[in-house]
Amino acid sequence: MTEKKQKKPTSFDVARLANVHRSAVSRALSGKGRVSEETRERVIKAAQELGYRVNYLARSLHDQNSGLVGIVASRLDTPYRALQVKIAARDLLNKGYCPILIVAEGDVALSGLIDRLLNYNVAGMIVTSDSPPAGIIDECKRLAVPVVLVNRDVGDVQADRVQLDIEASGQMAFDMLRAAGGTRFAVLAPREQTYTVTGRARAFAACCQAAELPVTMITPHRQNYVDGLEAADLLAAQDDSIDAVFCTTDLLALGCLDGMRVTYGRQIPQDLQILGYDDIEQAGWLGNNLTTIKQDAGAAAVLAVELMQARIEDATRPFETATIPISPVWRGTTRKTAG
Amino acid sequence: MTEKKQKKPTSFDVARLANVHRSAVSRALSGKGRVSEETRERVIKAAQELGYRVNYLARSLHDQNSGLVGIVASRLDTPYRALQVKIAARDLLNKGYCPILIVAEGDVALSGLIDRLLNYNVAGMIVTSDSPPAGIIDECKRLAVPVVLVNRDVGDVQADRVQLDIEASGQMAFDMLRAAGGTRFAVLAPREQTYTVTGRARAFAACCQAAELPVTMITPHRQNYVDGLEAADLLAAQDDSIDAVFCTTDLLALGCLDGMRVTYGRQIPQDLQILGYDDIEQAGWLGNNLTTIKQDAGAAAVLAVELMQARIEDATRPFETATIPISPVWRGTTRKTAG
DNA sequence: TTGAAAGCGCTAACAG
DNA sequence: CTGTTAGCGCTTTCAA
Repeated sequence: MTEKKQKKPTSFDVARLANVHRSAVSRALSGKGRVSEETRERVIKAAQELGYRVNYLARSLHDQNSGLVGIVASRLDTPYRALQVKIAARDLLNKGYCPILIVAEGDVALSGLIDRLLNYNVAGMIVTSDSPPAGIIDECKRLAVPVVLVNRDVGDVQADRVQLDIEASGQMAFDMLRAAGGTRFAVLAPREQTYTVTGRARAFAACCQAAELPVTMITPHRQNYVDGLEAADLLAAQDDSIDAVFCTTDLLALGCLDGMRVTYGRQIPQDLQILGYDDIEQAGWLGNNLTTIKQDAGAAAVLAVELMQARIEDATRPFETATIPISPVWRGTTRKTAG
Repeated sequence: MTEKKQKKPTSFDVARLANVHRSAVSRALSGKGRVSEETRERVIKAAQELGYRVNYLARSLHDQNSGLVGIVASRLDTPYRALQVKIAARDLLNKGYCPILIVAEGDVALSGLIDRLLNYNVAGMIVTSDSPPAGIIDECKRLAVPVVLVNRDVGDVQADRVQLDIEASGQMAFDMLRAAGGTRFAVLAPREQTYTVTGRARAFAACCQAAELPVTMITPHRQNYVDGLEAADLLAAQDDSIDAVFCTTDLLALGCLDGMRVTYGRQIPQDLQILGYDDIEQAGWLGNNLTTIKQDAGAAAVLAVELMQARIEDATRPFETATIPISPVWRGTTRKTAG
């Protein structure tokens, strides 16, 4: 208890105190080999006394498995992503892994960070960052590190994926707005390309065209709230026959809603119907009451973890793509408000 | 390139290929010892050829420093916390550490998870979880693992801290509401105790009492949006002479705002002035336009990392408490709207 | 059941 | 400048 160098106790210290060999300590504590009840007890007692804890790092050196897993995520300060990461991390933790969080914002040298993950010998990684560098994914494959891509399109890389059905998403949006009585459509397609967001905008437009209904593409810069505000400006500048707009993320939708309502004094849904996508918590807030399409963040995270684990256990299994469930959530920004 | 066992190359493999000794590889790659230009080149070339990367885990075994740092956070799906964790993680990454994310939700055996962190030999940890188990902090101290507590009150444990000034917060809230013309106050004090939230509610009430102005305590269950809604119900049930309410978090404020406005048809700020705390992104959204007190999440995160690093470098330095900057943000839920 | 010994991958102190 | 050597803390054969 002296305040000095307090070196952490090692299995050797425990062994000495319990009067056995280090290997006995290992066996007793891991429960892997046969040990007599008596030594087991002595070891456990000694370990407790010393406050000994196994050094996983040393252990991993031996059995080639660190138990560390990387979560590579961008836009962590965004409600949807935060929830997704939280659930993935929790799930990983429950399964005995230890998640390392890599935040990938903007152009910060992502590949350097992923490199670092590789240096830590991660057992796998879950990538839910925008535009992960494709080269890195190859590198992971080369090193036999399982990677699961969440809603990301990385060239034609072979990997396990958890994805939205883009076509179904566009179709569902179209069906919802149509069912709510929309006739002249607009869709928000951010200029900054993102696989799923841009994709569903395109799919939605395709549905409109197939039905020979007019659709206008509005292109805000990115996919956040402020971009929704920008979209409102663009929308207001259009001829106002547009009566229904599919905002490809809830953040866009909420910005657009506020912009149209507060800045331009439009009545929603009377003058214009708005549909979002994601069903983030804020969509359900009373003041917003946004009709949207729920993308199940929890399910996506859990699926990702499952896929990763499956590949860790069997590196040769065929690549799999799991689909994230989606469902309509009717609220107050459309004229139709119930199933 | 064959699809077989692909064991990861070790420094030994590189050494063999470059025709030098393993230690030369280490020296060349770490840039720590003197190496001739020629060998350095050969080593680097060989390393690249093999796709070799240093195994940090093995290295850490030698120099007793894993470079791993724990971030223990609860309520990660909350805007303020998500932002804080994002910035802390990014900062850690920039400084060469690798953050392990522990999500501490509810009663999930937190101490087991922190134990795991210790097993991974983390260089330090940043705790921004609600009610971290005090025992664990002691354990960290015993093992000489630096811990910095962010806005947490853990008994009288000695540790580095990053904290809000609770008294100043209550005072600022009071001053703002008073300056905006409030005369009969209410304050939201969640029943689920949280050091800072409960604390500033108390401090605010004290200011009212000191000024001999009436103040009503409203006690919603927790501190989220839905609890704000609950608070609105409680508030509406009061006699309606209350003209200004300090909601101790923005989430509470936003819920209360929506509840009063949507459910009870009150005009804000005419009928009631509302003040939040935190300045989360949503507070600034046009439809909310919440007057609040900004708690600088970025600054808090950066301070935490700094404190942790300082202690890693010098374990004997005196414990320090850094204060998170706060500032008024006037928006539309108070009658006064500018500085 | 238990002890001995080898080895995981890397680094640093020490010779040469 | 470079090779040798001795660990870091743990696990796992292999004998005894």
